[in-house]
Amino acid sequence: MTTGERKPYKRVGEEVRRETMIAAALELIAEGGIAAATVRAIAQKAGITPGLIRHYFRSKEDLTRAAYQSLMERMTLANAIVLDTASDEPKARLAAFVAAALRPPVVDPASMGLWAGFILSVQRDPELREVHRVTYLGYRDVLQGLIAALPREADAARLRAEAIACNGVIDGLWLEACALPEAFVKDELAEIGLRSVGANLGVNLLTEIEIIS
Amino acid sequence: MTTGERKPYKRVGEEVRRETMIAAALELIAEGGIAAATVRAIAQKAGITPGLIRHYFRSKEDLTRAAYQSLMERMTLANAIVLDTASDEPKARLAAFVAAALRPPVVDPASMGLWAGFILSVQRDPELREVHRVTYLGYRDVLQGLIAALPREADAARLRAEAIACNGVIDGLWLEACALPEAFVKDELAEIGLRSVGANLGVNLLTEIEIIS
DNA sequence: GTTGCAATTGTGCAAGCGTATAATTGGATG
DNA sequence: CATCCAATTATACGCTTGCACAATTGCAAC
Repeated sequence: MTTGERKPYKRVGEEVRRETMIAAALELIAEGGIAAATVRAIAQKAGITPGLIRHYFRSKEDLTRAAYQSLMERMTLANAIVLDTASDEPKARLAAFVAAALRPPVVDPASMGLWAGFILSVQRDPELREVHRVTYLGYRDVLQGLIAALPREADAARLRAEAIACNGVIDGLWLEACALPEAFVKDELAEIGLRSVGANLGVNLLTEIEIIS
Repeated sequence: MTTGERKPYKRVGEEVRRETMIAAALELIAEGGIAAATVRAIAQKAGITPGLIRHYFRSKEDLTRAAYQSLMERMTLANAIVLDTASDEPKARLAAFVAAALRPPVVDPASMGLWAGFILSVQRDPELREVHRVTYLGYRDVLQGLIAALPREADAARLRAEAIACNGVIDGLWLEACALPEAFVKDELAEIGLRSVGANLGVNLLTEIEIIS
């Protein structure tokens, strides 16, 4: 009571501050949805005071959008890295891409929490919806490129259908692994995913699995 | 102002009242997540006053749980009906089951909204988690039964892996159809799903499609 | 019909929300 | 080392939330 002291602070670059807030918001959303990411909770987790958030973001919705965009960019980047570090052999590249999506850290209850937390806002907000569309179709295009590189013959229509199907397999298995991790043994889903994608395309990807793990 | 009249009302059976509230809650959750399903909003949509909700449910969490259970029961029932009205031929039954999951009314932004709205609570609340587990595994078991009925030879381990894979295909395509309906032409995803499930199992389900549509 | 009681409505409260805005202070600049 | 301004903290407001509890009323039983 005697000491009505103000909180001491240090000035930090704008970029760093914004990313600190975004990171805090994403953690909270992953845990409890957008509702849990209150301005006060974000500020506490980021080690700042609520007022500062308003200084960097016009509104909470503004912060939410920035967080979603940041998340999508990070995901796209992670996929690019997987492919950069993969070999040149088409089958091996596809196998690495599929397996990476079905193992930690991509498979993780927190990442599903983020997905679920955002998807409602994505449906309602046209701006977020566009980000979602571009990211989703971009991911599918990369997958389609990997499929097209396989030593087979396939026309465009078939490639599109195959990419959609394989993307569905990946998404579905990812979802189930995140939602009920204890229902599967380690690497079971990655193996099932490789077999299923292989069955869709008429190739055997399981021979590539040793390379990955 | 002069007339400070009370809202007139009629007494209704407990069962009906509870289901009215649950239906209202589900509609709101589908649109805007659990956060949008406030006690006041639920009461308004159900045509009652907020106080009555407390009379039938100890807390909002209690209502949320009841709503989730009701939703899962309805889904399970809908699947049973699809199979009841299908033919006896194993391939046709499987095809009907897959196609039903990839068309309206199962494919619908609102149903994905419900899913996303609940999944966070499901992860956090052990009671809801158990409901989820039982429902999910039950669905997969039905699917595995349909696969086992096909005229093929398959051991238990292979059946399990195939059921997981096919369930993944269905869930993943369902998700994509709900999230970006405009990215696909009508029935495209049902066709892709049938082809993909068929490829996983080594059978051709597309010959069954005329029966369904 | 009158009575009785559970079903229903109405009111109020403490807590938390997003946001606006005033008051401070860190640190670069000269 | 004094100046100055943006970065940061602090305070306050109006609104909504879940919940508790008191006041009414429909309706079945007698």
